[in-house]
Amino acid sequence: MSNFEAFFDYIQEISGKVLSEDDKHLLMAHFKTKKLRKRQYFLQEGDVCKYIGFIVKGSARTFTVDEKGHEHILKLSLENWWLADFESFYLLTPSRFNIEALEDLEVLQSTNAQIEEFLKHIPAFSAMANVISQNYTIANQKRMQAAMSYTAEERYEDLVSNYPQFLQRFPQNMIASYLGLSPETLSRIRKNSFK
Amino acid sequence: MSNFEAFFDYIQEISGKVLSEDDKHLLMAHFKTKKLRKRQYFLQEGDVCKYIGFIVKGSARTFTVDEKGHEHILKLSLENWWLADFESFYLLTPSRFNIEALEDLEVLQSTNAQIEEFLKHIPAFSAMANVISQNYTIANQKRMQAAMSYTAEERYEDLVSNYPQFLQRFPQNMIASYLGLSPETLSRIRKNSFK
DNA sequence: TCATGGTCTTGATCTAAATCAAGTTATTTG
DNA sequence: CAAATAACTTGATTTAGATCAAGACCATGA
Repeated sequence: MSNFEAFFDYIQEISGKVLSEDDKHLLMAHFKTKKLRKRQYFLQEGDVCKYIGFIVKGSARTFTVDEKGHEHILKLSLENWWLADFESFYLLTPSRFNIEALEDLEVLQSTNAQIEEFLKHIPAFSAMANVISQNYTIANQKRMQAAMSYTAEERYEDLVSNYPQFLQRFPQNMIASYLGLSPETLSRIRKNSFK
Repeated sequence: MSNFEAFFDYIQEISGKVLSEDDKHLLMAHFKTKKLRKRQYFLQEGDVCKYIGFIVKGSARTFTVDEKGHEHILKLSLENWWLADFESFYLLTPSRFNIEALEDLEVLQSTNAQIEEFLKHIPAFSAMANVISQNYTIANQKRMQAAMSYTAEERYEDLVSNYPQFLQRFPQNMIASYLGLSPETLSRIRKNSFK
């Protein structure tokens, strides 16, 4: 119950619309609470991402492993973020990504088919989806620009000012990987920036 | 007129829905043809991106200029692609990007306010918007992964297999910039790959 | 409680790709 | 058509950041 309160608030705030009691019951009937312990996987490479999850508590990382066995973190996620490999989720193709809990994780999850229903029947939900999709497009554009035009230092400064929570919640080596850096390089950047 | 035929076909194909005669008239009334000659700008850094354009003919690049005066191409666009800085277009903030015609360009353009109307009143248009937004999310995810995990060679091979048209339509130095490489490096990669 | 494995730092070395430079080939445009 | 400008190649040099290596500082659980 209390899980859903935060979820409902989130939908109403993002969408700027109100959820009716019927809407809420529909959501509660089809979003299931899923708990994962630290280091458990929400999604494994090769599996189809059947569920999309809304993070109620905890954090996660989305990453790939390249041929040399190196991990690359594409996304770090916290409370009130959505968790999924959207390519696999939309197209029902096997995922190239892994999603792993970095802290004990609690999500509200549902299936693609159910999401389609919510979009059709719950105006606040579909308005939220539009806003999120805009935000994602904008965030992706920014991240791509940063990856192409910025130096390692600049990318770190950017993260410090845009996602200060990350520094509190994620170990430094995860942040390095998210920025596309080796842990050693990030350590040196931080050392230099103390002056 | 004939411009609009291709546009209508595109909307119907992507959305999987049919446009009524009324829908078509609404679109024709509010999408204006805009022609740009090679090297003219569809959008200049600092301006708000008031229009979104659908490319009927020609090509364009979206790029930034960094402090050192270096250009970075974030997007290369061809026929049947949408042209805009979405951040600026959605939020009405000044753009950090330039959009320049690389060939003589013909677009059908409209404003944010008008697009909202189309989304509200034309089911095929709003279905199209959802599909495009999915495709963008997927494409961005892939591009980000490529930027983080792939070497220069791999990124080029990826482009050759996923966007072979680019090789026909864009000069090599533009492709280099799109891949985040210097023109010299791309030239050497191509030389090596002939064996 | 201590030992075991993960995390962070610091230094030395290496490497992929950028930069600098100069010449060659194409494309525009007056 | 010639002149000018842009695009491409090739070689020499530099550099940002990766990799390798080793020690210090932790958590956390048996």
